[in-house]
Amino acid sequence: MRTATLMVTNGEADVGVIETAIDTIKQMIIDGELRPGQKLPVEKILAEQLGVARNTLREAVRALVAMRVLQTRQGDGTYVTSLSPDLLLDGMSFVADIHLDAGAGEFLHVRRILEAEATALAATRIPDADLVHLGDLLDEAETVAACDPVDHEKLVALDQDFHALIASHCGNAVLAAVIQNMSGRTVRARIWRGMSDPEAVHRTLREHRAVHRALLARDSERARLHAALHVLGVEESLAGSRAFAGEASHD
Amino acid sequence: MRTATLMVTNGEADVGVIETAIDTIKQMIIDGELRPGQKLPVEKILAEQLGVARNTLREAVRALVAMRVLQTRQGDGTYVTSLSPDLLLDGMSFVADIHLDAGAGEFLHVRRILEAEATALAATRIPDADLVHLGDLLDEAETVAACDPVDHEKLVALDQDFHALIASHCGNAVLAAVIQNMSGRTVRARIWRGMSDPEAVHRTLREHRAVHRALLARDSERARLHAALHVLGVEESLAGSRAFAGEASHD
DNA sequence: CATCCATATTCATCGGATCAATTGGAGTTC
DNA sequence: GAACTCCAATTGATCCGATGAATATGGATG
Repeated sequence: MRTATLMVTNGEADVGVIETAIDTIKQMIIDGELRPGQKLPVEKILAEQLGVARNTLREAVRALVAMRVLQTRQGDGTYVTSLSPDLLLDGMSFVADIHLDAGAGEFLHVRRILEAEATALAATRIPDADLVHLGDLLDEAETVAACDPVDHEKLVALDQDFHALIASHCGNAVLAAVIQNMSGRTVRARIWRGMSDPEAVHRTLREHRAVHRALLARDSERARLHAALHVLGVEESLAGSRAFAGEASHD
Repeated sequence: MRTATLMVTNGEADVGVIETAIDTIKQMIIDGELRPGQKLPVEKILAEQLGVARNTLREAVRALVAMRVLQTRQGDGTYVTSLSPDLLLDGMSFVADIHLDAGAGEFLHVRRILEAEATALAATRIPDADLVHLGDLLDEAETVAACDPVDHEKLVALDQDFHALIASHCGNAVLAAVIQNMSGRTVRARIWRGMSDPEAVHRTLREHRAVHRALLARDSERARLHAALHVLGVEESLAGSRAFAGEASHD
């Protein structure tokens, strides 16, 4: 007899006023009733329209702000964001950060597939000017790596810029956004931190050079292979260091 | 002049008490201070620890609940979820739903790449029993498609089950989760709805059969090609119908 | 020992109050 | 008349307290 109360959760049944409010606003956006950049009614009015208290509406709005669907500006109002994929997908980096111990390998596998494709696409799309910029990034990275007290933070930033610049020219905003967030800052930083071995750093830089040469040659297949090989190297490096480290540390 | 006030958003500056509370809880999880399944302090206590009002904390918790990081149970408490990738990545389906007009093609491109890889991986991993189950799904789909009033809802569900079952056996939970959410329910439903042409439905079913045969043969490369071709067919079908439809409708 | 029930705990929701930031117009100055 | 200054209205941000609803817990009962 107790279980009778459970069946109210059938399908899309009432799972709370706030959840309903969130879904309503979502649906308004999907239906085109709310468009990117549009201003929402003031909290008081919108709360009345949805039949909830203002405080409750705020929690719904807050949830949508957290997932980058809405944006609030104090003293002005609440607006729908651009809803661009790179905005809405950037919550993924947190997911990647959480699983840096257990699932880092799985994330890297996905990233390898996507980055290979993106690099191949970019080979025929990236402008000459950005290819030059790409070369500058590599020059700077090699300079940093040559210094005695290696600035790992700087290397991480340059590495991120290198991959982001290529991905941004693959001609697919969704693909670029997913790649960008597939390895969060924490993951990327940890990977580089793990490369205390100077040889690993130099190998990474050589692989970057190889990708760059393939892009210069506008050779999609070469670019795809070098990009895949590069990420694969990181995967194997990570698996190797993991075997040594013994998994005990979780700083 | 006025724009000078924009620079206050430098780096990680204070962007609000709630944002700070969200990031604090996130960091506690990343640092391992909060583990999956663990119960959080009661709202009153946690609010005091973070130095915010209870109502403010609730908005932070609500945001984390929306992104499936936390789970609340009335009368019991607030818990950290399993944090499994399939949970945390399922907000992506909403992103896909929003961009079903403009960016559906880009999402499908990414899905094609990932699904090809996942199917290839599954070819050597999926158990025999699930291969049989896969065949049953196809039999049922063909039965449904043969009826005069074709039940499109049923076809959508069977299609989703087919792809989900394959993806779940690729040996990579992250890959499976991303695929699963790459095309939201709305997108998938719309694609099938667009296939009012019986020929398109039959072609889709034939492609599913081809993928199934490749899996039965445990042939990764065949499976990869058929899977990629299948999604590519959807892409081209979508591009074609879009050219005809004229983009005016947004029901 | 099993079952039922009262109570405490905890989250859900609500209404209001105060603070802070932005906006837009009234008023002033040159 | 144009530009600037300043103030008040608007609007979100944050906080407080109260009530309702769902769950767990422990005691009473058979």
